[in-house]
Amino acid sequence: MTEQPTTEQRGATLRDEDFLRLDGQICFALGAANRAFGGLYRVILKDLELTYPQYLVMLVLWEHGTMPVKQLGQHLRLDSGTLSPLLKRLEAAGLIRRERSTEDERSVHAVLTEEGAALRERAVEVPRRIARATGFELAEIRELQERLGRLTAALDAAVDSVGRD
Amino acid sequence: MTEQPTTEQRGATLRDEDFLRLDGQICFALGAANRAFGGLYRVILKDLELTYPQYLVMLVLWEHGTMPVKQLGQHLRLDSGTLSPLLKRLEAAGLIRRERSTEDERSVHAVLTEEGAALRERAVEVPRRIARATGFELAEIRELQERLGRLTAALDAAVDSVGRD
DNA sequence: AACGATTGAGTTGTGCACAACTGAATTGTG
DNA sequence: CACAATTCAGTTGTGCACAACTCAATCGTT
Repeated sequence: MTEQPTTEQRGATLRDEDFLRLDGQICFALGAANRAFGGLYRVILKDLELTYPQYLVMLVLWEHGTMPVKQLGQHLRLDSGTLSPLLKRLEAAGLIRRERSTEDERSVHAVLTEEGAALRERAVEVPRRIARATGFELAEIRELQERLGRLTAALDAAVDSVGRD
Repeated sequence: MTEQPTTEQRGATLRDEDFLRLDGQICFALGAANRAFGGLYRVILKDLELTYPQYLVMLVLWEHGTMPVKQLGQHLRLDSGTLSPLLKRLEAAGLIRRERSTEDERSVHAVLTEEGAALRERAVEVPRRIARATGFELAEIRELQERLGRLTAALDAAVDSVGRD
């Protein structure tokens, strides 16, 4: 990996061919890591009968308690098109209830049931197993998070400013 | 939940509550970054009428040429259940042909059509736009790739050795 | 109070990801 | 050679992600 850091010195604008190869890799690497996580979660969450996205929803509810769908979506970066059916499945599984808000009837709150709250006990070991599986030190995980956060922000900003280029 | 979850520090072992918060984050961050990429690609690839996964397939074919589905899947970390319909759509779009191999009739080769090969010219600018959007230096991207690669490998290994824990 | 604009949840349709499966071709072993 | 095991592509079914839309509730402005 140790190479000339600044690329466009010398003969150095990468050729398009190189770019087309290179390019695949960061999004590739990201997608691959993401799916590898998915695979591991699938295995680990099998006992709890949760999918990975469902688990993420439960995490948010365990941490913050009752919450409208909208806000859940903000935490999770998901929209109602994804959340609505997912929450229905969680409801069907008896882990949450969906209650239309009385003070704003457009809004629906996701509320943990007894059973949903209880599931937390069994989920407690999940993160540790995952963390162990990564083989990463906490500091390294944090750093990775930080970079991914910056990356996400940059990409989002880029999406917004599509036109000019 | 009766306590204030003061963060790590001191007693090196994090408590379960903290873990349950933390945990969300690395996979979260990864998923969010991945979807942010998806969003940007969606915008940038609109002209080419390719989805992001379709674009990745085309990248591999542009780089390596004709290739059986199996091998494509190895490059992309995807199985036939995902690739078969995707390749059909690429075929319907006239970008590839699928040709059953003569020397091994189980195998199907994805072959670029004239049109598919030509699309490369128009795709050439894509990686540069993406790279620019990340706002990352090349070196940083490389480092991120390296870590994600290690992460993926560790997670895959963990999936294989599920039982003991 | 009236009413157009906005907001929130949900629906529909498309595409990806993957498990579990089918069926045909090939390979390995006796 | 025979035939069981394996390999490969494809299908089916489930669930996620998102665009584009609907519909009702709410808000802002006049």
